[in-house]
Amino acid sequence: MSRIWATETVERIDETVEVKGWVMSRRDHGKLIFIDLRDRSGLLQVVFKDGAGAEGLFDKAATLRSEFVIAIRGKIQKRGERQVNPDLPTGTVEMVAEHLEILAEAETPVFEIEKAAEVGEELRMQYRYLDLRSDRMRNNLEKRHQIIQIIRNYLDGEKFWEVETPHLTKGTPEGAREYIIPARLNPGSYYVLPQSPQQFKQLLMVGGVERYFQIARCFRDEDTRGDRQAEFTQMDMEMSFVEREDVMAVNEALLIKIVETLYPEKHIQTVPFPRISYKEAMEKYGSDRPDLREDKADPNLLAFCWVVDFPFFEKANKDEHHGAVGEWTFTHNPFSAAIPEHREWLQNKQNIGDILTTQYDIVLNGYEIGGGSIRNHRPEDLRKVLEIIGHKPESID
RNA sequence: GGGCUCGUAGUGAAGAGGCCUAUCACGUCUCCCUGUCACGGAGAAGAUCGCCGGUUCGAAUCCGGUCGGGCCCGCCA
Repeated sequence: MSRIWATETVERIDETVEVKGWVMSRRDHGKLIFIDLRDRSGLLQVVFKDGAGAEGLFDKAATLRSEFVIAIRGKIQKRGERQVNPDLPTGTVEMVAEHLEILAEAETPVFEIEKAAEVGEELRMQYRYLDLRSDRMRNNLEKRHQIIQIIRNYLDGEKFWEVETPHLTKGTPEGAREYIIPARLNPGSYYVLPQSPQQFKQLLMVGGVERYFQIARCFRDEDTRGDRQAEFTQMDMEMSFVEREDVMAVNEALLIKIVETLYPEKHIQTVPFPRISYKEAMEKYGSDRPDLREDKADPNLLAFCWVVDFPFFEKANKDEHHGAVGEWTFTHNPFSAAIPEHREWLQNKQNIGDILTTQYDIVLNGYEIGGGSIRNHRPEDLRKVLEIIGHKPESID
């Protein structure tokens, strides 16, 4: 007989089946013991009755403790009308135990699984295997998996190819600080972990792949912040022969599909997503990641918006970040294209502060969740950008 | 690199000079209980208040140091 999931028992009434999992709670009524068994699918109530089942079964059940790993065989029966628990997916059924095997005993958990959310993060990390047993973490992992499946299916349908790019690579001079790894074969030299697959995906475009995506791990050796981590995963993509609007359309459709498929209880405030210029966002909301929700108390409201028309350049200030050496520096990155209407300004190096970039961000409820741009494929424009940020023309090549 | 905070039973919190022999909830242990589902009832154990030093008649409480955690600024193409 093969083992079934806890939640599959609702379709197996009057059958004798086997379930395996963890003891979530034991309710001992003297001559009646209830065990809540938890597996990846959910919970199942198991009943042990004194005098019923195999020899010694009831006494064995009395020894069960939280987080023991067990296998139980028994008959699935419908609960009596007054015993139904409407809060449980399996609340209409229960298993009457006939056989119990303890696969592994467990020490008393350092924290209660159901209360993991209240426990300090450090302790949860130290006992990660306990934390992972919580509903919250299981749901997070499941949702993450499902989102990735939707991305893969959707982009496959849009003719994208999924390509894995290297992690052991060479440093790039721009951007976030990179992690370095000593190279055993070349003492004194180092590999660098990519802060994003940027270089590689552009190679793929030049190489004719045309549409690429990757569930990409990125590494940034910067100080952490509440919403920022040293390593994280992003959905990374690149398309050839398209305009900014084409890329935005693919991503907007993908985001809507994810919400509609996995979060049917959520409501997207405005479709198509509103587009707001950087200037308007700063003037009306005082932020380049505006929270457009009409009711911020509604937990099911999703207000997506695109922020576009960022200025390409800004006056370089005292902290000289981005490696700027002159009067001007770039706001996002130097490899984006200016919007078509401003190419001439770029070529003439006029109205520098007014030149807009094709860079765009996607914002959800006040959080920046992604962004991109049209890359600049014109060498003469790239030269001008580098000149504007202070590189001497003869040093550029 | 800078700033601000918090360390008290297994967990989460309360206590802010003497009321502390340190309180509460959950968890743990023992006994009772045939319908619970965060079961219930009765009882019990469990903390040198992060560590070191100082002030004081007296320190969980005030001061200094130290270690550990968290948050923020810088930084994050």
